[in-house]
Amino acid sequence: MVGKRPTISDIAKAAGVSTGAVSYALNNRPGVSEPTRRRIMDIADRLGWVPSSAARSLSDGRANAIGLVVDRPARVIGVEPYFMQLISGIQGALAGGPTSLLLQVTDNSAAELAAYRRWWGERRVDGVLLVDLVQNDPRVELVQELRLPAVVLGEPVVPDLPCVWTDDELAVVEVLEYLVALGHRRIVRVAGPTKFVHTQTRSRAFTTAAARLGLAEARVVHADYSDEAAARVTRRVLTSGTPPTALVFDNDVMAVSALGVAHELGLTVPDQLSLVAWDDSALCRLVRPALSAVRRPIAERGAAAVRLLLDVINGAPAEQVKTSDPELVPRSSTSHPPPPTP
Amino acid sequence: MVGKRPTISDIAKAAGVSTGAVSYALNNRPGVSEPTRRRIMDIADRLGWVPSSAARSLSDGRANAIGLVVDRPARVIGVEPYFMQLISGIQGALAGGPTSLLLQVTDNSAAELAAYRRWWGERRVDGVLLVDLVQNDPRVELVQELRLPAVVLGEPVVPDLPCVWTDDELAVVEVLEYLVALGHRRIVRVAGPTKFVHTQTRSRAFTTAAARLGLAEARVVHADYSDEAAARVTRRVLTSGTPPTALVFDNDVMAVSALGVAHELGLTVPDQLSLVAWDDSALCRLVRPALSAVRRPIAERGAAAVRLLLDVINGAPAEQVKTSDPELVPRSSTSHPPPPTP
DNA sequence: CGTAATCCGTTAAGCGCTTAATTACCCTAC
DNA sequence: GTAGGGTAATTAAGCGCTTAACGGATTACG
Repeated sequence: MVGKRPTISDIAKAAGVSTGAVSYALNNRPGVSEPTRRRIMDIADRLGWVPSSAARSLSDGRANAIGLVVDRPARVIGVEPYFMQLISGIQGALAGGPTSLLLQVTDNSAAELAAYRRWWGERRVDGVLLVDLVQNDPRVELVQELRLPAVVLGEPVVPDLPCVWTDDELAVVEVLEYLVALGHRRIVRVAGPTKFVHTQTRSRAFTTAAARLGLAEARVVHADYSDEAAARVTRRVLTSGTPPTALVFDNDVMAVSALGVAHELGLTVPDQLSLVAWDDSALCRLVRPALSAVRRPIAERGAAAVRLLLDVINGAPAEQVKTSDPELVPRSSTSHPPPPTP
Repeated sequence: MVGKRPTISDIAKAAGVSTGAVSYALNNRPGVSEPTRRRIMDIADRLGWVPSSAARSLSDGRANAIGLVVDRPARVIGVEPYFMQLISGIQGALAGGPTSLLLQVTDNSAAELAAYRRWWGERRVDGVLLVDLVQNDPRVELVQELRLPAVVLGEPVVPDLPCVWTDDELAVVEVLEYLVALGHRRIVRVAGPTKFVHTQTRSRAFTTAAARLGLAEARVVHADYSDEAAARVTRRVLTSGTPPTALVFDNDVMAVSALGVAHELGLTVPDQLSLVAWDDSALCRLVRPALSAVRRPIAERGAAAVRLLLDVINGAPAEQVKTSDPELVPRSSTSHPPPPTP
């Protein structure tokens, strides 16, 4: 068994049949009798046979692999638990099946496009997952041009593209109502980069809900998910004329960073300032005070996306799947706003 | 260009030569004249030709892919920036080349072995990366039995297996000497699971250095990298008879968790308790007080491992590569121990 | 009893590429 | 004038698997 990989013709020889018969038997298709099939199967696993993916791909045109490329600078990617959780979910749905995951991490969108194009050209993947969609995303055009099956992890913005999304608007509203119930009126949302569709969705929901709740002073400012940018922005917001009493962040790192800034400015959390993080994580749980956060079903998203992608690859129509809803996990970083200073 | 992928025979037809000639030309081997080669090349990229990885694999036996399987429970994997940084480094070394990364995340070691075996059987990878080696690791035996090129990310424990390692012992000594210089005598190391080789290496270095420095009360306790276990262990250690004045952790999550426990026990950091984290991360930078930490060149490790693996695949001998040394980054979680209570 | 249908299996082509073997041609040398 | 030696191309086999097309034997049926 050392170093030598058996092929179907080894099996054929051992079983005294043709390779065609072996192929039919191993793929459970008609054309071989039950006893023969069983005999072939036995020999196959006695020999430890595993189909060569290259040979199979070449003849049936399927790669039995899906691709994911993540385009975030190395600096920020290690920090966010998001991707690892996503990958966990993806693997969960892939486990047991014949499909593998091809991963690429890049730091610019041209490289990302090139990666998809190359995988397609090399016939290395049967389909791809698309994350972090931006307005008029060139990847959408690319996959459509290439007829490369793709599933978007995000809101349904492109009509005929399958996607798996989470109802963020709901969570935005929940968070706002929660803060308002606590008595907050001046609330600022510290968002990620404007270019992302999900940023826009949340900001829109935020603005709409704020208007409905009569929060004239609610507003949105932008950072880039990094702790540095978040610190800068937070510092500016908190030292402005009438500073907000609550801040809602688009990820965990920025919220934790703001915790540091608050400390530095002598503001105690939550007594003088309330903080809400977006993706919940160990980070949120571990810092003091622990951060109230919106928990999204990230792994579930990944798993659902994989299942959908596999279906689409098999010719299923482009569905738009919604995951379970995010939920607000209140911890110690949110409380009543301080009484107005006289 | 839509949906149809050109093959070398399309190129051959367009150039009026045989497919053999095209193959020679595109692979830069002798057998075609310069003008012809140029003409073929031109046509190839006008057509947007990309070699089919399946066909190439089938005929030359190379998969142009390497595999990495990470065996950590989903619960903990999202938390540690380690893997994402590692993957960033890996990608960096892979970028531009023809090789892709196949990733698998599992939560038990049987599945990990199965994954390697399957990849080998399917001829999907040319080699693999091995992380988190344990004593008598079955993966070592497996890759040797299969003659599957492999590079270990960790200390050279198996003589003839190539590896990329970082001198952790050095860092352990540096940390201990630093703490002793600050005046600490009672120091406890909160380590990861005993089974990992790197845990053992560091613990051994810790014990040896402690003895050399005459620290009779230095000792090692174990947790499992999770914040819960770390909190439990830390609580126990800090409430024991003569509690330590300094704690050294095997990752960032555990150190942050301990920060919470210290807070809960009314111990201020660093005045009454000093804390050192092992892998540096945003987490360490962002919490208050910011954690002193040992920074290791993780991405560099990944990149070096890839380069070594690619060499080994090409028949190079099994080297043992050392990365640059880790360094202690002192922050606000370490200081002099409190004066002895009378 | 002849013929059709059914079942089980073989044959061979083809997927896209690499490469050893072969051929065709042009030079140079004796 | 022809043997010898390059060079530039073609041919064809082969990588391991799938699958349409085919064939021989057995069974069913009128």
